Amino acid sequence: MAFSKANKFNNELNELAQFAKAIAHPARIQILEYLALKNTCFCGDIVKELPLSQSTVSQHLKALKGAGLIDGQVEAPAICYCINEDKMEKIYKRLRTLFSKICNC
Amino acid sequence: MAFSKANKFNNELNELAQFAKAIAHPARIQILEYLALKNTCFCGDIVKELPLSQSTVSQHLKALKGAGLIDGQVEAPAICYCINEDKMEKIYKRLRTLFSKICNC
DNA sequence: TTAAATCATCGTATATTTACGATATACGAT
DNA sequence: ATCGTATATCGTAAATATACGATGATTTAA
Repeated sequence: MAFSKANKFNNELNELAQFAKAIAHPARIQILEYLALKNTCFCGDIVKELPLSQSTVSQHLKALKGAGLIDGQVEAPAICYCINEDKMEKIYKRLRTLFSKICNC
Repeated sequence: MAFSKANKFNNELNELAQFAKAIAHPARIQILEYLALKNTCFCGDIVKELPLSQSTVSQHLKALKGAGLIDGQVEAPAICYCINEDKMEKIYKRLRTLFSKICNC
C-alpha cells in the first residue's frame, strides 16, 4: 500500500515528499539537467541521451509533468519540454526551509 | 524492475536520487523534522508522534539510516536516533548544485 | 491519400514500497 | 532466572514503480 496514509500527514510534508519522489530516479534528474542545459528542449533528443527506451522515457516525462516540474508544448509533430522554473523555485524554498530546520545550512 | 538500470547512470545522479528516495515519504520527512526539533532523540517518542505502527516506523528509520541521513546509538534498552548533519550538509550542497543548474536559485 | 516522424498509451512482467501483526532480540530490573 | 521495556525483523498482502515492445494518435511531407 505504498503511500496510502498520505492523508494522515500535512500538506507541506506531502508536497515535499511528492517532489522528492519525482526526482527519486536518476533518469528523471538527468532529464531535468538536460532540459536546463539545452534551453530549447526537443524531446526526441532526451531519448537519445538516456539509456532507456522511448516508452520508458515518456513515462518519466509524464511523472515529471505530473509533479509540475516540467511543461510540454506541442510543436507538431514533436513536443517541446521545458522546466517549470516557478515550480522549481517554490520547491527550492521549501527545501531550504527543511534543511534550515535539520542542519546548519 | 524498479531502478534496475541504476548502473547506467553516473554516481552523482544515483546518489541524489537515493537521497530523494529516502525523503520521498511524508513520514520520513516528519521523522527528520522531529529529530531536528528534539535535539535529544528518544525513539519511542517518534512512534507516538506518527500515525503509524511501531514496526512501520522502525522500517522508515531503517530506510533513513540506510541512506545515511540518521545515526542510531544504543542506550539500552532504547535507541537514540539523531540526524547525521555531515551527510545532510553534503547532500544540501549537491542539491544546491542541481538547482543552480535548473533554475535561478 | 499514403507514408514518415514523434510521442503517448496499453498491456504485461517483475521489483520495490508500504503497512501491519506477530515474533524475536537485547538488556535492565526484580 | 524471569519479567518488562524498547526495537528490530519476519511474513505477508496490496499498491506503486520500472521497463519494454506493440500499438495508437497526431501532424507534416510527399
